Amino acid sequence: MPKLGMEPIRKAQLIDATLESVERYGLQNTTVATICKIAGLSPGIISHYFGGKQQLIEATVWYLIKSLQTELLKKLNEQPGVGHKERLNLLIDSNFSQIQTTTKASATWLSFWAQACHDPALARLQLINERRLFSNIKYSIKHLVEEDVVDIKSHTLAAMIDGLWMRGSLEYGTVDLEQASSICKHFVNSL
Amino acid sequence: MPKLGMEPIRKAQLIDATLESVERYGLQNTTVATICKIAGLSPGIISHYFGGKQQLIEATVWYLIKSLQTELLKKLNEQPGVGHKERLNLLIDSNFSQIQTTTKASATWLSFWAQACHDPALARLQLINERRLFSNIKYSIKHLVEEDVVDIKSHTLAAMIDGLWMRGSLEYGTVDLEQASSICKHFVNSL
Amino acid sequence: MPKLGMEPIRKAQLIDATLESVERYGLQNTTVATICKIAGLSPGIISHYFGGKQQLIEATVWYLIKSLQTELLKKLNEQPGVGHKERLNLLIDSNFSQIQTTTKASATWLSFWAQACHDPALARLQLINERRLFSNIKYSIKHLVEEDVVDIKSHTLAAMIDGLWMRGSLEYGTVDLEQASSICKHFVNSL
Amino acid sequence: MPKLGMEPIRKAQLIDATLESVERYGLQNTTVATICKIAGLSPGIISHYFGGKQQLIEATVWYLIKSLQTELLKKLNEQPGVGHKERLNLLIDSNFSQIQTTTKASATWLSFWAQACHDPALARLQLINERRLFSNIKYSIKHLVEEDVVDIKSHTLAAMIDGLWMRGSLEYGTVDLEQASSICKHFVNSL
DNA sequence: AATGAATGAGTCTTCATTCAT
DNA sequence: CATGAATGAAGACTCATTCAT
Repeated sequence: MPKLGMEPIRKAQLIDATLESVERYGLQNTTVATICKIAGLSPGIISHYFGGKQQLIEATVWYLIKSLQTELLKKLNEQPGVGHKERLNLLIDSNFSQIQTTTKASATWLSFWAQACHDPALARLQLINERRLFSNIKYSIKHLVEEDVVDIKSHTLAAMIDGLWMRGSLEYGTVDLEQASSICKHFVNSL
Repeated sequence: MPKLGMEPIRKAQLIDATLESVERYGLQNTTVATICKIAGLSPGIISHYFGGKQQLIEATVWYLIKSLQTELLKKLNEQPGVGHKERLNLLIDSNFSQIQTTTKASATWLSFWAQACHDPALARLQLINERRLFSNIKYSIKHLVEEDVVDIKSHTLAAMIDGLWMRGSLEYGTVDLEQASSICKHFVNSL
Repeated sequence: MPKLGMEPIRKAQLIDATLESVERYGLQNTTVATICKIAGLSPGIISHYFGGKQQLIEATVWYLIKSLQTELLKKLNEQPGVGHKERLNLLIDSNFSQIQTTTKASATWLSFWAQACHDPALARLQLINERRLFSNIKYSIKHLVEEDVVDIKSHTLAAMIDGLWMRGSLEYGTVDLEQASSICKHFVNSL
Repeated sequence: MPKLGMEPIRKAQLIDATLESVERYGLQNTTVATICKIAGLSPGIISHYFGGKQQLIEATVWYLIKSLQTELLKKLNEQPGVGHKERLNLLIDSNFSQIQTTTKASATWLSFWAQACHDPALARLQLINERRLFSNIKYSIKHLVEEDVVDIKSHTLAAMIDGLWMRGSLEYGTVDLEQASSICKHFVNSL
């Protein structure tokens, strides 16, 4: 009998390699060949485990979204009973620390986002994530501001996070990650 | 006998067709063929006038940036002697009205931005634009807030504009253009 | 501890699965994967028992030819001492009933035949079968017609059988199986 | 301006090369590469002129069917006012001489036919041809035999032609082309 | 000036086969 | 005996670019 249970291992390997490739070359220049070379596997394996390149891309985005979510939950669980202002700060850290762990994650994310505008499957995933961020923010903002500006303040913070992340994707940009984080926290503080 | 002065006409035609194609199909799916079909010209013409597809893309981004700039200047000139708060509102309108004139302009812009992360020539153009937006904002913010928070408030507004634009690129997203504009103006007002 | 005597069982399983697959998808679209899925076995098994896909195909054709032969002999043995005209009718029935038992057997046969034109091993098998049919026909025709037209009448009948079978392979064709059989019998009767 | 009007020339070239390739290697082993190598053109050209390999195959079959038709009409026109028995002989000659002009045309034809069983577009073409042959035969047979056996005799002749052609596709088969022709004519004579 | 015919490198995908277990 | 993980060569197709006209 051959080695059993390789599927989850290979899938994880391929998703990692995809992230690596998109980071290095961009989604546009990421090919089955670049992914497989990084993974140290043969080109056929992608069709074998994911059915095709496109599905691998989608699985990778889904993995990214789940990671973001997981990281946030972990941070929140570490500090139970935290206040709402502090909770927002954790949320902000969670969003920007992701960038630090994975270099150029913002560029990767942006690649996927741009593609999503013309790819329903990806768009669906991005929307799920966008809504999750918004409701997470709103949940805490409710306790910090007047009811009539809850939505507007929530949108403001969500937009700031996305905007700063996007701006961070350009090397030599005017904002770095720590700045991004502190700009957002400044806003939270001013509420 | 060659027609004289065709160059600017053809170049404009091709840039328009490029914008149209990126809007319709995304940058990824925009090919020399799609551009030329829209322009009603033959594929050879791109190399002839721009040297290649890549340079046409860059010229298109440059055109977009100049348009944005031009539109802002026009708006400002129409209302000379405007106050700084009002000047920021004009700047916001200018940014979001661009979206209205060209449907899916945000998706187009996002396509170019994502590409820029892996393309130095485009990155340079994006940086120019990013810095111009920032200094434009800062110029007015200076007169509205304490000196020690000028930078942070400027970054906040710049990030909001970009973030809302990006979020607008996803169809069925949680924000529409008018909302985006009013969210930014709300922020300006709160300064 | 290996199970003994699996070889004939597995070989039969795989030949059956091959016939099934060629029927369903055509020889062109029959892959090791389709065969093994139908057989409920793993892809490695084909190389193990037959040495490769090609040899399995050949074994399958050989099985088909033997079946045809077997069926004819069975029919003849059931009615010993039958006259030559009746014997030809049995031969005709034998050929066309094969089609009835296995739907699309004609398409399967045709697939193999077409392949045979460019595959010596298959061609050899087809020739054996072609000659067997011809001599079977001739054996009886001898007793029914003048000596100088034995060959020509034999060829005529053989060609008719093949031609009708081939035409039957196209769905919505102009002849069905019962017609085919009666057309041949009409010819035998006219001798 | 480039050379204009290349389309019909290239299309004919590619159809010829396809016939050549199917003759040499069989339909199964005919690839874009084999066709283009024979045609002396590059692989991209097939998509350019036919949209894809499959459509080239279909165009080739259609060309074959039209050729068969054209050849028959030419033969008939050369001998206007010919009797019905003689007309059938011309039809037989037309069918079998095709084999002579194009070597191994029978194998080519058989390849296409086998494929047709699993390809609706090809099946449609084959049916058109099958019906045309049948009605051509019937048109003359009507004048040679009793009304109640017109159909059966027509089917017989049509099946004979196809069957002999198919048998001719196997090298070293038991029938050659002249024999095939004379076997059919013998049948016509016996009516 | 402009065409569009043609190229051919590059992409994704398929699939018969191998081999450690 | 049998598995199924993995391979990698070969397939069809795409597309930016070139060039004769």
